[in-house]
Amino acid sequence: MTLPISRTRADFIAYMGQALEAQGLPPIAGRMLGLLIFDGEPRSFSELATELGVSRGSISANARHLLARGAIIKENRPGDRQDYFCLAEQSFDTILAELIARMTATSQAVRGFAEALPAEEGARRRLCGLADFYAAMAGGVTQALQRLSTMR
Amino acid sequence: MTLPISRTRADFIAYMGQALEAQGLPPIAGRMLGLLIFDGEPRSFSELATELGVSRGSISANARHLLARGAIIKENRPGDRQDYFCLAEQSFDTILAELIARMTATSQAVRGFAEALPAEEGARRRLCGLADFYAAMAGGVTQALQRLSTMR
DNA sequence: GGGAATGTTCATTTTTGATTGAACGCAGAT
DNA sequence: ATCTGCGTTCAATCAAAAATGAACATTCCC
Repeated sequence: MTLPISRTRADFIAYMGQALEAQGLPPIAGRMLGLLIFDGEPRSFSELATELGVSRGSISANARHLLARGAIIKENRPGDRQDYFCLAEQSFDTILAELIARMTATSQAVRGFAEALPAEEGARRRLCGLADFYAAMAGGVTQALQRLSTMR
Repeated sequence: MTLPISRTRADFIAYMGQALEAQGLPPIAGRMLGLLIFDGEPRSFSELATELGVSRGSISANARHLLARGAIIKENRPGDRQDYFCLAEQSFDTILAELIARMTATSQAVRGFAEALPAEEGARRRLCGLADFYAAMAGGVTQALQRLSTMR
């Protein structure tokens, strides 16, 4: 037996809020994304506020955040003063690209520390290992990204 | 010209504190890990407290956290009542394995939501896409993990 | 002009999480 | 027995982040 769609929708939105919070997004940003993913079509600023039951100030701040990240896009319609938001098509790719950038940066920073040490220091070897670790992760995620883009 | 090792060490520890904080660890846990990575050999409970300049309560809590994650191990020496901690050998692998587990769990959760929807719902297709996204990431990291283990 | 709708800003409040430090229990040493 | 060193616990404190809501600017409509 199937649950009513609206129930699944609400559960999904709540779940996304928590899942993305664990990845560093503010909770409301996660729920906004969840809503936009589920609905698939643009939602207006005030629809978001009323549906999520949060203040307009929060929508404003979180939308700015998500826009800056390239996760969503703002749409404006002639003759309608409202802002509409929808998922950026390459929303996921953007997120992955940022992840890769962060890991690469960490790898390089650690390698920088390692290279400030004399070759005979054991610490140097360990830090290089850590740098390799981050580099490998960046590589793995890069492959995931490629696999995803060929997938469609 | 080379900086004194102790300077690089301090900088590295501070950097790790911030880098791992961005990945969800408490700041002190990150610094503990940084210190143990740099030094490579076991450090005692009180050494950690005094060197990092934090309370014993913090060391206790964060060590418990890191132990639970499998990132460090506790060592006890006969005739010495102190606890010693050092990096778990497969510390990095463990972290990756957890990351994979989390992403796989998310993928499955999202697919669960998708499958609660009728086939004709557009949302179903979108949620499946999201599930694929997480699955692909898990796959990518899995490859990274394999690459790392063959590397040594 | 007045009024309604819209998004932003910012000071304030709320919430969340980390950290501290005192109290405690336990185990050896004296 | 008492004392000392060690790690844990937990209530209180502190700090950082997020959310709110009122004030504001702008635009459109009458």
